[in-house]
Amino acid sequence: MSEIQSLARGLKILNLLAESEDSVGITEIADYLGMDKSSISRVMQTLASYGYAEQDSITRRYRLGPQVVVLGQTLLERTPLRDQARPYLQQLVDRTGECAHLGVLAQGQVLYLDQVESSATLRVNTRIGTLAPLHCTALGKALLSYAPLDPPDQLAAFTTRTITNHEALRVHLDHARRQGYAVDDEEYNYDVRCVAAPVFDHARKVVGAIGISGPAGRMSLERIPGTAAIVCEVAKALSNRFSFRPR
Amino acid sequence: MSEIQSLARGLKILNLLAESEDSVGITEIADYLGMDKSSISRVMQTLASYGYAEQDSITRRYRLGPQVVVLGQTLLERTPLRDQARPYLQQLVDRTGECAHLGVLAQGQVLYLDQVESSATLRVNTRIGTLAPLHCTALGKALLSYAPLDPPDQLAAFTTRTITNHEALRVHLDHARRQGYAVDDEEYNYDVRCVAAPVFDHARKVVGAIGISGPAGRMSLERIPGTAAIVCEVAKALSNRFSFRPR
DNA sequence: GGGTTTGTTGCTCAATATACAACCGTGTTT
DNA sequence: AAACACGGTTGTATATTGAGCAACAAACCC
Repeated sequence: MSEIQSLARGLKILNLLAESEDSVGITEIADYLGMDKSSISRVMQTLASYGYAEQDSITRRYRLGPQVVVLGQTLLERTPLRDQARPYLQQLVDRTGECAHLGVLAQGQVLYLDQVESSATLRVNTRIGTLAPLHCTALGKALLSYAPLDPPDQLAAFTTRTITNHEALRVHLDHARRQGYAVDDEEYNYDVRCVAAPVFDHARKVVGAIGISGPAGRMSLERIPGTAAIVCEVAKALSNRFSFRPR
Repeated sequence: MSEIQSLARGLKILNLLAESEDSVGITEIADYLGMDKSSISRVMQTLASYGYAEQDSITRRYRLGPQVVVLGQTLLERTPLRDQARPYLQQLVDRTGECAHLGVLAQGQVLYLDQVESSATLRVNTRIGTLAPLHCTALGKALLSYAPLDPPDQLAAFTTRTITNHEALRVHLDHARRQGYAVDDEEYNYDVRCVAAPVFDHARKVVGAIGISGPAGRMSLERIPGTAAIVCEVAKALSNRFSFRPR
């Protein structure tokens, strides 16, 4: 598969700008890509002229430009799953008291498309637009358990509980598939447990997953089966909106 | 100013994908850019491999990819003005009963960065991430009245009330600057009136504008001065958060 | 004020993106 | 049902174009 190099460079730079907390200088980018700064300078001028990057008027360094907001919001608003899922996320929050999330598969990761916050003082907050690994999040595992997709080669460890062994993950996913929901037991963040279930469309294809996240104290292991039942029920109701028919 | 053509092509295509309601075929894109479809095919593969575009598995047509959401949300969350403005927008809604918006200058247009909805049954709803012209929106005119920026060459007409004459616009903006707020009197959408005021930073530079929008019935011309006073007051309060000092 | 760092511009040459054409898979038409 | 039309993908040669070098400009820091 041939790719347009100069376009790829531009996109890589956009990703870099997104990953960098602060603005980025042209020399840093050149080092990062192993290119000359003059080349990068021209790339940045192009990105800037289309609004994808923006140059700070005093520091002359670059950051993301407003056009990425235009694109991002356009796609968000255009995703039917998001609108459809909203009331079901709300239902999850009402019935469990924990924050609810909607995630989809994107680039081999989970992309958080929506969140409904709970009213609890201590609560889990995951920004919309965040990417997270598949193998250690409840949403990710829910997606993985039904998606025709191989888990990534390297299973990075985030806590001591993260599953880093491929065989163990396979067994874990099989189990999740059989029970209809996936659990993240402090595998990504300490003190956070999550439960999620997949959402299917009319063709029995996974289109996303919804789930809840809460502090480990409230989300005790004994409470998991009960909340999991709620998550499964709501996920099924959402699937039905896509005329999903279980076999 | 030299620009990287192949990168520019890719960005143009992203813009096209955003503008098209539905997914777009490769041939359409090729026609649009006056290029061969084989070239576009490769461009799309590149965009897709970085998650900026996505190919529909059945129709094989393209739409925006998840990565644009990642970038967009990243920038939104990173914009301090947005966090700062939130409570002030809320205050506008509470005190006027109309929807409140935050806008910034982007690419010679107004970019809507945030919205707080009112509880009225009939209300104005402008999506976050929308771009609108400067010369016929209250936010746009508020920005224009203080920004060191020329209005666009062509002043497009959206209603019969849109100001399409440069000299008339200059006079109008002078007036807006003197009174401290700008009004859109059904100049962009029929039955919608808006009032907005600029927000300044410590260097007395315009960083954005906040305002309210409502149906022409409730937003009667007699009511405008009263609501404008509120908008100005709140905008000033927000400016103060940026240690703005009036001269 | 000189030295250092950072971003921009001119210019040349080789890499690379483009168009042509052939190919392949779908859906449509008669 | 077979042929056809349509849309997307791949191979390849050539000419465009973008990369690097080097000089330049501007800001920053001792």
